[in-house]
Amino acid sequence: MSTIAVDLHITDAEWEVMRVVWANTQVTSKEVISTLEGKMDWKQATTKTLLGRLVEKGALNTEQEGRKYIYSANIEEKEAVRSFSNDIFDRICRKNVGNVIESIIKDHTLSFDDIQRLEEILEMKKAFAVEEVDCQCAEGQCDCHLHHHGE
Amino acid sequence: MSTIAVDLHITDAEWEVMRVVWANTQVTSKEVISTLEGKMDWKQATTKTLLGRLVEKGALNTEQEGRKYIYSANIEEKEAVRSFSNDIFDRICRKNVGNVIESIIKDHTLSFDDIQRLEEILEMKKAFAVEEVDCQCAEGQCDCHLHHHGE
DNA sequence: AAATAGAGTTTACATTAGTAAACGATTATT
DNA sequence: AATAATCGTTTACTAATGTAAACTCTATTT
Repeated sequence: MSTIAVDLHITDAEWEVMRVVWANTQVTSKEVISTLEGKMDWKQATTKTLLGRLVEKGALNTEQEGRKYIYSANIEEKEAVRSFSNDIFDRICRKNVGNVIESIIKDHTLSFDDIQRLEEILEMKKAFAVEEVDCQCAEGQCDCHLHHHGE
Repeated sequence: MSTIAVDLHITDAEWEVMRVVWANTQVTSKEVISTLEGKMDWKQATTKTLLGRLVEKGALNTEQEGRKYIYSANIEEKEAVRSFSNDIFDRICRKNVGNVIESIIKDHTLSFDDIQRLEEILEMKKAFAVEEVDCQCAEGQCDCHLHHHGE
């Protein structure tokens, strides 16, 4: 199963480039450059550097097309987003995952479809829900260890 | 309302320190050092540097207690988590927020209470749900612009 | 064929982050 | 009082990031 470079770290600047590639499937550096020129106010050289670094770290593939390259993503956006979003959960106590999701939901606009879909997922999650999520934090990094229930 | 330094960037290493402070409300550097010693395998100096940087960037308060300092958080964990988690959503198309939440839910263990609470939130969200979330992406960074509905 | 433009590669340079030793001022020990 | 242990501050040094100029081919235009 492709876990190809899921753990590679894509920086903010690089992510801008990745988005262009993901949105277009196949792109030339020229296209990436012009797409980002407006938004990022970068010089061409900056985009070139980023493309180079992304190829280097395996996030992008290149295919020689005549004298130039055609860039394509080597990792799926979904996977990259997932890996990135999991970083949050490494920063908090497992017990708070629910609260964070709650706060995320509150902070964003959702469509009726989104809501329905999420409701379905939650329904399914019930089959695997636990009475209490257990804290995986190191001692001293969260206070779960303090309040043992029914004590 | 306190938006005190909500946008300050707390790095991974610094976050480890923040967690200790958040979990203990009031701590001395010594406590932070010993708490992190095991988990992080840092030298004392490393923790000291981090404490210093956090004070410097306003994430921590210090209170002189005799000759030493008592550190306390100047930003709430909830706010910090929130600000950090919003970074994900700046990397994706608004239309995909629902999918990302979906994937987060799938990836984590939730308690029955969490699920119920989330269901309630979703129920409430229905009042503000939209038919279709609109894409805020820059042209060329997502393909929403391509498939206009009913066209 | 010579000159020019375009594409990728190298080099560059400042800032942030990770990690830590050295230093200076105090306080606690002997 | 002299010495050792502390605690915070300064300094240090490497790697990662952001940003970009310079350079080298190669292809296109004149």
